[in-house]
Amino acid sequence: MQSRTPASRTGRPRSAAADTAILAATREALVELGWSKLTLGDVATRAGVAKTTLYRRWAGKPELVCDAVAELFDELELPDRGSLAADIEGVVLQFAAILARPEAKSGLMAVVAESTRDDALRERIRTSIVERQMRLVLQGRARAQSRGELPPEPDPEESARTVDLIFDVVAGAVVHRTLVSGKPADEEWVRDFTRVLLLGLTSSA
Amino acid sequence: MQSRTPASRTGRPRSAAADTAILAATREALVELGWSKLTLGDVATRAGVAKTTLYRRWAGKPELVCDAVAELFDELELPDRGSLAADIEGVVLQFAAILARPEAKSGLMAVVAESTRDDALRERIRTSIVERQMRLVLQGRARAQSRGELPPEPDPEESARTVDLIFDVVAGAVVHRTLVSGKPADEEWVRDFTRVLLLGLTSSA
DNA sequence: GGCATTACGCTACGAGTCGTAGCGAAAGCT
DNA sequence: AGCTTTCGCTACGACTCGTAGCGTAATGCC
Repeated sequence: MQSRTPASRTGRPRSAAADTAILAATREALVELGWSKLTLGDVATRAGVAKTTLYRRWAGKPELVCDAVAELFDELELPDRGSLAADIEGVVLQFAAILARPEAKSGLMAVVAESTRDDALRERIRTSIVERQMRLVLQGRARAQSRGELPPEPDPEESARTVDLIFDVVAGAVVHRTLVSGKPADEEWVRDFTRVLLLGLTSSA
Repeated sequence: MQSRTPASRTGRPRSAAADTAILAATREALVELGWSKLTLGDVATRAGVAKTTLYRRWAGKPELVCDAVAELFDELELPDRGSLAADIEGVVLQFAAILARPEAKSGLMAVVAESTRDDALRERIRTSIVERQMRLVLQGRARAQSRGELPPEPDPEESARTVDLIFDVVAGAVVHRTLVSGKPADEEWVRDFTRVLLLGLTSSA
């Protein structure tokens, strides 16, 4: 996870199997115990490693859970469904399915909460979780522009602003629906959401 | 906070001053320490009460912080600015201003994270925080419909669905912008957001 | 093969927090 | 007065934290 790319090529290498076992054990503990009752000692036991090994690789609970949750978003992709609306509905449903899993629910929000007082953690979240989602927005937008469904954006600065805005609206709505309102972001909801996102409130039938 | 309305009218009454002092001390501790380092013992010391008094009134840290954060949203209101767009911009800016405060940042997300495994806490959040925000959406929607800016919704079930959707989009976007992306929801962003919400992505200039 | 270097498992430890119990005193009501 | 409930205080066992120290295992370099 933490790139030790060129440095330190001597000595016993770190067990890659331990990494995957620890991250899997972390998700398992998140499901069974939730964020607040999850302890690093328990995770170490589940993973079959010593507690000290855990502390050698991760600074603390937030960093560990961040990495464990980040892997959940690996499966996100943007299949070409032919139209911008269909593309949005597809990726939002994928995103909602991940957020519905208990390990994502209890882990993600807690890590974000911690990141409000920890800049390094915020950056870690950005690179390992947010950026992966942001790529889909960029991809979908480019595809829609090539289809002519969205107007091209000549100004790069305004373009970046728009992408940021869309991302916050889409991700924020799904997260809020799932975690705050506590209701499922099912197909019906996603259909309504996509219509509002594309056409706005004023054009609602 | 917890309505002891009809029961137990005998004996020494609970100090109302202690309640306000405890909640204020909780917010102060949230600012200085953040959620994870906040301890109930420290809050009790700041408030000038005994730790046992705290435990007699609140079940634990999540419930206490929930009540302390909820009071931050008391100041939310919906002044009539003449148009739906202006109303939205106004209330979103208020909401963003509250979320920008450190006690809201570190407290709100952590409590929501805890609520994913605690139904009673989720209900407490709903009644003390979410419902207060939801009222503004209902109010703004009714006002816009009476102005003719939004079409009337005859079906009550679909109407409720739409209100839920709007609420998740608005609140989710502001929260995500402020806490995940870590950028301010300033006037420029709110203007862009309102335009997308009302007109949709496809009509962007 | 031998050597330096790093990772690993294990144990133990001080520090800190948790939530509760028990007590005497204070502040209301009837 | 007497009754009832709350308050402040102290003390407590249980738990988690994060680290230190040690001997052992696994690699690269000579």
